[in-house]
Amino acid sequence: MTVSPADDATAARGRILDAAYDLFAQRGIRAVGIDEVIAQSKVAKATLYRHFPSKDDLVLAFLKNREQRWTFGFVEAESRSRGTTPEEQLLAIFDVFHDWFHGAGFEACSFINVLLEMGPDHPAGAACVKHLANIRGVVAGRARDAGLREPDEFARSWHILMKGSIISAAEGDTKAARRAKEMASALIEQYRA
Amino acid sequence: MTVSPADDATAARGRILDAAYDLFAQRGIRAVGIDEVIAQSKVAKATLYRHFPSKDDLVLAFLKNREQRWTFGFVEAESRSRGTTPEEQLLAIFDVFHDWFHGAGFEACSFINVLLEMGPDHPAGAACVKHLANIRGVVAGRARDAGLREPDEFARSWHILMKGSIISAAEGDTKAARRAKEMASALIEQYRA
DNA sequence: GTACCGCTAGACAGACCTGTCTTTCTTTGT
DNA sequence: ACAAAGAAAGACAGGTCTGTCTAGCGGTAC
Repeated sequence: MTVSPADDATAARGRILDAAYDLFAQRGIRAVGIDEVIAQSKVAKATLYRHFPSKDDLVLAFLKNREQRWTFGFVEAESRSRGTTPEEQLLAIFDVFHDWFHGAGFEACSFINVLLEMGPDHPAGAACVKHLANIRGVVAGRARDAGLREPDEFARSWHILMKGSIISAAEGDTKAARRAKEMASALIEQYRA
Repeated sequence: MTVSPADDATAARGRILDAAYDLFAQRGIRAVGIDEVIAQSKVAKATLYRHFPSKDDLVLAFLKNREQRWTFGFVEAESRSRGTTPEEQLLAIFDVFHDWFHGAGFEACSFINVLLEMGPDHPAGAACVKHLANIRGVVAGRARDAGLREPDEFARSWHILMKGSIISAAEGDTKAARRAKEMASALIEQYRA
């Protein structure tokens, strides 16, 4: 009643990805060694290096994973479920942020963290720029649905509020999401057709 | 015609601080080794460790230095000189940012960078939280002078725009400062008595 | 003139990090 | 039954990092 090799492989890969997610999201890239990922995922070193030829590859996989879990699975899905109109769903992003900021072990935005840690020239930093653009894509889509003018420009300003509030939360401002939501409301008014 | 020992000491200390400033501001803390600071400052290793008993001490000194040069010497001074009223001087912050974002070797905000890199529990991260609060202090002071309501609350929202625009600039948005300034104008209207 | 103090130069220890390799075991496919 | 393939456990090499230490040099103070 043991697992098949295929299951073994995906199980091992999954454990690595889970461990990398927890460690990288919480403590950053450089502060976490491969040995720590191995210890937490209970995987052999050779297994990790079979699935991910280098630490950079693992980091890129982590960022993809982060986009699935956090961007789409958490922020996008959760805020969509909290509003009925596109405008409500946009503003609900900051309600989701509010809860997120107050949760245990708030880890800020991995895309910002990694971009600043590795720099925009590093492959991981470049990937972060793309993942951040995808977040703006969600915002721009809703802006379009809401009939706002210049959805992409709107999304860039909106994103400033999202990122600024995240940094403020990392500093310890417990009301950062509320403040950003206020400014976000004004921004919507500004961009009404 | 050689320098006195006192001059020697301050000269060495100054060279260390200058090198640390360039390197840490541009590439972060963990990515820069002590040996690199030594090489660039042309100082002996023992001299560096005499002035700064550990790398952490050097980092704290760098952050203090950054506050003097960047917060006060650049942002505060430059934006003050660009406006005649407190309100103009507030908005001029984003004009200064615009130029800063477009300068060669834009390095983002060291306080944000180091806070995210080291975490809020590390001494350096904690120092960043204080230095960031000092930036808000400048904003709150001008808000008070401008007769705006709740200057501290105002400054917290304003700071979200500053930090958000910096991250956007780090991503490559060349108009980040303009967008933030627009929202900042609306924020001032919101806080008029 | 002599004792002192800070600087230079660089070797060194001890820790850590990435990535490779070996060995043994288990499961699958034929 | 037996080859292939993947995983576990961990030793190992080569590099990097922080921080200490030794040795010598030049200027200062008394």
